[in-house]
Amino acid sequence: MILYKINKIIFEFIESLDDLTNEDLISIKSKINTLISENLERGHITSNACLVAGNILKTNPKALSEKLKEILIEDAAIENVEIAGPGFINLYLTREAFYSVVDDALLKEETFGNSNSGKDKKIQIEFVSANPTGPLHVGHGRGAAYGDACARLLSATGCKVEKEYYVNDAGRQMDILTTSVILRQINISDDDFPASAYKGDYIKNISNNFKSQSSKDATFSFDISKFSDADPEKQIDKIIDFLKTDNEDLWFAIKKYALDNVLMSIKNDLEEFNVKHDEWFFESTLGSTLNQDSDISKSINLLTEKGKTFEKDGAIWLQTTAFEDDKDRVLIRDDGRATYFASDVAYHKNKLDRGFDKIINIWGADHHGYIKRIEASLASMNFDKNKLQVCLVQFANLFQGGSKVKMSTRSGEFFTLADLIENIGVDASRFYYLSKQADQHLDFDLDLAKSDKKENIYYYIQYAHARIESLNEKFINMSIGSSKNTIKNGEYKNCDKIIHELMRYPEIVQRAADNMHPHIIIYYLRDLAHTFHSFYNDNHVLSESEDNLSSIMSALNALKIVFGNALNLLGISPLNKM
RNA sequence: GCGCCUGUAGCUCAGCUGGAUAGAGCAACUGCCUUCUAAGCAGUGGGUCAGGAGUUCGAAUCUCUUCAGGCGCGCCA
Repeated sequence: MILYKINKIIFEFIESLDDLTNEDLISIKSKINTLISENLERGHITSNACLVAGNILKTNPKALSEKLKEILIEDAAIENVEIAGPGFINLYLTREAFYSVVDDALLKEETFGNSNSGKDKKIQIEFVSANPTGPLHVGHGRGAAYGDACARLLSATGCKVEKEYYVNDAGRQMDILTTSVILRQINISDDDFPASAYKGDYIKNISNNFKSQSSKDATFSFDISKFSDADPEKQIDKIIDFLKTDNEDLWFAIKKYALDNVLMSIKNDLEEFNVKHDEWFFESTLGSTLNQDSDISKSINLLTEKGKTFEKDGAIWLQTTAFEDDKDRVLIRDDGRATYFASDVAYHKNKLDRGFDKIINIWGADHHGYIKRIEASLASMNFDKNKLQVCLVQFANLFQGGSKVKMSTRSGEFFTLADLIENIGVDASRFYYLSKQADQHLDFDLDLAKSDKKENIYYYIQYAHARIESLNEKFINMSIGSSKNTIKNGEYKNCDKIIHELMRYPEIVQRAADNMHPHIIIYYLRDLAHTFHSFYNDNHVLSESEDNLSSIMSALNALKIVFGNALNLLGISPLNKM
C-alpha cells in the first residue's frame, strides 16, 4: 500500500536527522500521524511528522518540512507536495497511484481492508454467557452483536479468534429454574407462586412439554404454605431443599430437561441473530471442591501454594487487595462450598491454560467491579494479567412511540431478543446495537429503525449499496468493455471523492479493531454513503460516454466491495434491491 | 463514601493515540424528480464543546477541580 511506502520514507527521513536520541525516535514515531486526508483540499495524504519532530527536537518544523518535501517529491507515486499551516505536509499522488486503490479493491474483493497486523495471534473472546434460566433479552443482544463484531474485526486483522459462551449451569440459579418448573407441574397458582421463582411463560411451556414427554410425574403432596418466609430468598431455598431431597429422581430429570430446553432456545436465538459460538463451556465441568483433581480445586490449591490465600471466619479468602482490589474475596464459604468467584478463577485459569495469547471478556457494565478481583487472581497465579482484556457493554434502553419500553424481568414479561428481531429484523438490530460505543448507554429507537427516512442510517447505507447494484445490472446489459482509462488519465474526475474515501477503508478497519470499536465502521459507512448519494445525484452515470461509463463502474464496483466488506464486519448482509 | 461511565447545535449523536475553519441527521426555512431507486441531493440559520484552572507552539481531546446525571460496590449467581 502507498501509505506504507510513504511512512517508510518519512521514518527514514526522521532517522537521518542530527542530534536524535533513540528515545526521541521512539517518541516521534509513536506520535506521527500519516493518514489519508479527510478532505481532498488537503491533498490525498497528510502528515504531521515535521510538527511532531520539530516539537521534540526543538527545531523549526517548517524547515524540516522543506527538507522532507525535497525527498518525497522524488518518489514516482507523488505528484506534488505542499507545506501547510505550521508544518503539515500534504501529498498529492499521481493519477496512477491515486487510482491504484480501485484496482486493489477489485483484485482483493472480500479481503480488501484486511491486514495481518494481528500476526496469527490466538485470541479467545467470550461473550453473551447469559445464565441459562430464560430467553435472551435485549441487553444480551447488545453483547452478542458487539462480541461477534469484535471477533470479525480481529479476524480481519489477522488474529485467530475463538468465540466462547460460558454456561452457568452450576449453582443456585439452576436450582431456582428447576424449582420453578416443578412448581408449575403441580399447579401452584400465580398468587402463591414464590416471588423469587421464574414466572415467564417459557417456564410453563417447559413444564407442559416435560409432562407430555416423560413418564416421571410430580405426584407428591406439596403445601406451599409450609414454606412461607418473610424473605423470599429463604422461602425458595426451603422449597429447593425439600424438592431436591424428597424427589431426587424428578429433580434431576427436570433439571436436565429445563437446562437443555433453555439452552436450546438461547442457541436458536443466537443462530437467528447470525452469531455462532465455537465453544460452549459448562461451568459444571470445573468440578467441585470435593474432587481434588477438579479445576476448582487445582486453582485454589495453586493459589494456596503461592501463599495468596488465608483463612478467616471459617472461610478461605484470596488476598485480592494485594492487587488494587477494594477488599479481599472469599473463595470457599464457611460451609465448604465454593463461591461463584472461585468458579470464575478456575475458569480463567482454564482459559489461559488453553494457550491463548489473549482472552477477552465481554461483560455487562454492571460487572465492572469484578475486573480487579479476576486480575488479582490471575496475577496471584503468576499469569500475565494483561492477557485478559475486559470490555464492558452498557445497557440498552428500547424506545417506542417516544417512551421507554418497560422491561420487567420479575413478572417474567420482557422484550426478548427474539421479539426485537421479529420487530425490526436481524440486520437493523445489529446495526443499531453497534451504532454507539459499547461502554456507553444506548437508546435504541424502534420507530427509527423501521422508518424510511434518511435519519434511519441503516437504510441510508443499504440504499447506497442497492443503487450501485442496480446501476451495475444495467451496465452489464449494455455489454461495454472495461477500460478504466478516463479516470486513470485524469480526464474524468467526478468520482475522485469516492476513490479518496475508499483509500481510507483499510485504516478504518485497523482503527476499529485496535480499539474494539465497531461503531467506527458505522460512521465511516454513513460518510461513504453520503459521498455516493451526492455523486449519484450530480452525475447521470448511464448517459456518460462509454469510456467514462466503464471507468465509473470500476470505481463504483470497488465502492460496492467496501460497502459489502464493511457491513460484513458488522455481521450485516448488504441489500442488492430495496 | 469509594470505583467506573457520561455532559458537544433545540433533539439524537460523531469527533477524544492533542493538530490546520468543531461535524452529521432530525426539527425550521429554500430549492432539485418527462432520464439510472426522491428510502436521495443542494443550500440557509443554529455552538462560551457543563463551569473553572493547568500542561502545550496548539486542547472538545491530556491533568486537576467544581457542578449535574447514570451505573456498580454481598461468604448472590
